[in-house]
Amino acid sequence: MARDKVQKTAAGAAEKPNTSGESADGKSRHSIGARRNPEAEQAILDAAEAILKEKGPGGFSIEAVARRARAGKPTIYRWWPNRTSLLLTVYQRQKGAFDTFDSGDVETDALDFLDHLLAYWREGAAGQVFRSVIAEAQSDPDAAEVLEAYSHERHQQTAGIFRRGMARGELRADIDPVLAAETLASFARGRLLIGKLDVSRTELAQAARQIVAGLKA
Amino acid sequence: MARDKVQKTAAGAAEKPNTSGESADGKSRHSIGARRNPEAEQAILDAAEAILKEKGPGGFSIEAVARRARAGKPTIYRWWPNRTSLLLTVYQRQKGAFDTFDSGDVETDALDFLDHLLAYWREGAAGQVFRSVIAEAQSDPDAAEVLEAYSHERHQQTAGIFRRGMARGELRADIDPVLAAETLASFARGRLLIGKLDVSRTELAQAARQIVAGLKA
DNA sequence: ATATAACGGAACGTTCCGTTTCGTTCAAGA
DNA sequence: TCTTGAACGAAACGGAACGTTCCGTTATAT
Repeated sequence: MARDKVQKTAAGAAEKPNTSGESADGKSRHSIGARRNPEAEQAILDAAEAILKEKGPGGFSIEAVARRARAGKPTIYRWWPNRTSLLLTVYQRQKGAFDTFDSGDVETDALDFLDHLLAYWREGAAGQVFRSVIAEAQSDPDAAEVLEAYSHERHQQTAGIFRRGMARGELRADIDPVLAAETLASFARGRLLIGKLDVSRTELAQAARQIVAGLKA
Repeated sequence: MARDKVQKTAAGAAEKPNTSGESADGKSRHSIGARRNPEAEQAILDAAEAILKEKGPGGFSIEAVARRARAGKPTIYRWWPNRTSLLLTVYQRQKGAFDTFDSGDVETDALDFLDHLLAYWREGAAGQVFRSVIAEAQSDPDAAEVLEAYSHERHQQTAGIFRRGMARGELRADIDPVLAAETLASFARGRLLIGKLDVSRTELAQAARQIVAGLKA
């Protein structure tokens, strides 16, 4: 039970060689006083995002994030209660604002929606992060709740494409615009989860046409 | 490096009290000679399936399966190279044969497909197992490959609904039946992954109608 | 009788989690 | 000015679960 109190005086240890080789600058962050250090937060989020992009959800551990960010694990636990909440923070930070598509033609809007969404997932870490959240939501109730809320909100927004079509008289009045939006988004998500994001424009156009055609007046 | 060779003679340890309390019978399986023991395999698969159903993919570890099955971990590793392959075995074992829907009306078939699929996922462990496989596929390349192959095969089968409709002249000739099947299945999978399997028959009918309507001649 | 192989038990070393302790660095308040 | 207090990184902790390996036991097959 005897704890080891030998604390390496640490004064002379300022120039520890950077053995991990994952961070660019060899400098070590310090406290900036009795307040949160934005640099630390930034470094942690950057590291988390990079790890998610490179290793996927499997390699995403607090340990790994702390190593890469050159941060102490306590610093992470001070601001995020657990792994999932850190994951969700990265996710919130990643998901960019989405345009509302309004070309005046529903089928064009649907195609643009699919095209932009797949492209958005293809480039950068966004796709990988979203995959991670979905995977996490299959076992973690917190992530599941966030995913459901987000999906609901997104489908409502996407439904605007069809609501506008209905208002124009282009679509039938007895359709459910949210259901149509969900159909469209589910198709895209299916491709994301199966790793087939490279869809030709023509195939995407065919998908959009088939999904939209049944809604027309 | 000195390995600990103290092997507790183990002869008198035949009646170890059952502390885990997860298995019904307190008896311990033994080798049945120089061949595989079907009871062990069965117990392992049963335990794996039960854990998946109850705890989800998060609680699914070799350790937990071995405990519940009253099997040694080496026994599991003897027959399955890793966690994922055991997961996939359970998955293959779970997925029952699916009917081919052929009522003579595409919209009815599509509705039946959705209805049966969601019901199938709702009851039993099948839904949870499939969720697990999808989640696993987001980080494990082996699982990803299996998932993609399975999806492709299933969509081909489901496409039969639309191919028959085209043959009957009920659907247009320029549609892609596999794409339509994927749209249908993706909708269902979306609901599975988001935990909203309880869909009313009327909402399901609306979804089937909207998806199918655009394909009609 | 002997060889072979599957079985469960037990322990290995490793990784990660979440926590605690320690010395340092500042900002805010007395 | 000086003290207090909070956030920082580093290091180590106990605990859990991992995959792996050795072991003695069991029973079939030769």
